[in-house]
Amino acid sequence: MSGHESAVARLRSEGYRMTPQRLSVLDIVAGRPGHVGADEVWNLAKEQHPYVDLATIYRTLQLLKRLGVVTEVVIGNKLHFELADHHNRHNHMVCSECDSVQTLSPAYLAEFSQRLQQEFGFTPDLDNITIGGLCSICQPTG
Amino acid sequence: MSGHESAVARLRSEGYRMTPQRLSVLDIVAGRPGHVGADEVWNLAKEQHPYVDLATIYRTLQLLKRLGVVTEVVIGNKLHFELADHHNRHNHMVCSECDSVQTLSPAYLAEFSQRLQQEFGFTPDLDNITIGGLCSICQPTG
DNA sequence: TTTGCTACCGCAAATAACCGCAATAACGGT
DNA sequence: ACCGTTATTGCGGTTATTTGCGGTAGCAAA
Repeated sequence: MSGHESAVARLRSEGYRMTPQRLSVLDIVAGRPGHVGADEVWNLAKEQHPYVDLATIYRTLQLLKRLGVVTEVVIGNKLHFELADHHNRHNHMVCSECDSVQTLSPAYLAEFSQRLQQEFGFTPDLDNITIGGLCSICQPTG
Repeated sequence: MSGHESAVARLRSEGYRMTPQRLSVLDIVAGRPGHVGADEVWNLAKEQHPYVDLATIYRTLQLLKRLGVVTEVVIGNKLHFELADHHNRHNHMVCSECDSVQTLSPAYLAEFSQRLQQEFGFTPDLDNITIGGLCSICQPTG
């Protein structure tokens, strides 16, 4: 609903332009509490701009991700996106069996991340890390 | 070149069958030091079995993954596979800028994994975890 | 206001991964 | 060696995502 100014400024400062399509995508992702699938963004965007192409949606989402405006969550074999809230960062644990999603405090990743940085000079993209595995319900019996 | 016996036995014991196509895929993945892309496996497999379908390659790789015979590495937006060496487990760090790959001892993930298990009952799929980020060379300047 | 540069868009086609189904072929039992 | 069961294959889609291209339009300088 608000706070798009910084995103617009971010685009401008890097030579990108704020277009109606991009604003629409930004509004849609920002206007949802959780994460949205690319197809869902497309359907909603078409209500405002009937001719937007799905490719534009994908390109915009990738751009916003690169700029740190949104983060990407891999669920099953689909990409979902949510507004990057730097005051409330979190990661996701996705169950490969039932596709359920739990959020995870980045504190769990902090130490791990620091070691990679120190020992390998490798900077993990913490904001976009999704942990796959089995949730407590889907644990193998036995 | 060798050591397929255990994989074959593994298949048999679970009611699967060993077919020429599957043996071919196994040979190809086993015969490489590093990881192979699905398309690469396909091209090599066609040399032995000109009519193998790509879908068969994918199904076989998924099967071998499920059986713990191979592990999957996500590089860029492609899947790669390598023989699972249980005496030399490792994870991967993939640079999102240059797609370079470094291996990582699972020891780095052990403590993290245990915490997720204990506190959330979530079992991360460690064998298939790939860490994205920026390698030491591709760090942003400044 | 015109002009030039180039980011951006829509469209179509490519790519990567996967699925359903009818035909085929493994493999255990005879 | 033959049979029957059924796992597996090849084929022809389908889905999710990305890319190439030709035209359009935003923006800055003249």
